[in-house]
Amino acid sequence: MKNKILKMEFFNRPTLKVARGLLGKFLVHQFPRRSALNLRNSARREISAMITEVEAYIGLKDRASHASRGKTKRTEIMFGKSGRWYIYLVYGMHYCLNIVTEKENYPAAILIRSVKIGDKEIKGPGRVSKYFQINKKFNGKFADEKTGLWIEDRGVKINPRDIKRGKRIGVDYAGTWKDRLWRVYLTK
DNA sequence: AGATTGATCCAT
DNA sequence: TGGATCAATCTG
Repeated sequence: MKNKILKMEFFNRPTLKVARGLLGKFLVHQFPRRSALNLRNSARREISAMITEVEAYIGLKDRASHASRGKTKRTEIMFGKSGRWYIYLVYGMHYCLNIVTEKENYPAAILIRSVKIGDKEIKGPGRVSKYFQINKKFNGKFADEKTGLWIEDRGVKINPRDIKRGKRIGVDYAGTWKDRLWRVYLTK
């Protein structure tokens, strides 16, 4: 089957459904050609890996979500169109890569926490961003070929029995919202 | 367990 | 405008 880039319709749905759907899909970062001269011998460089763990952040009331403080310069992307990247620096060190979901004006996004390349798993959102060379320049851009960073279906079928869910990581400040089972991950 | 690190947000 | 906070990771 031909690799299929996920379009806005995929993300413009209930966030938990999208989150489960992202497991087994592939994150792809394709670098631009350096120059026309290099075209022949330089295959376009590409980093890709299968998504194995994500977390959902859903709505204004979710106190674990940045959007719970309302629309600000930083969070306005979460209120915008789905299928765009939401990227922020956390703890002054690590970039976190999120994809915006749901309809406009309903703030929601999914954090990509882990990916797998062959047998090697990259665990943790900071490590994922480092491996994929993510920085804030992608913030607010659509996840498509033009941006050079997207998610695609490579035909991997995921058995629902291989999906587990758990509490989100690092959100103990979020009151009762910390206990929502909005982290989903593959067990094999 | 403790250090690191800087953007963000809100109360002075 | 200052200071607490933070969707994490590394080292010991």
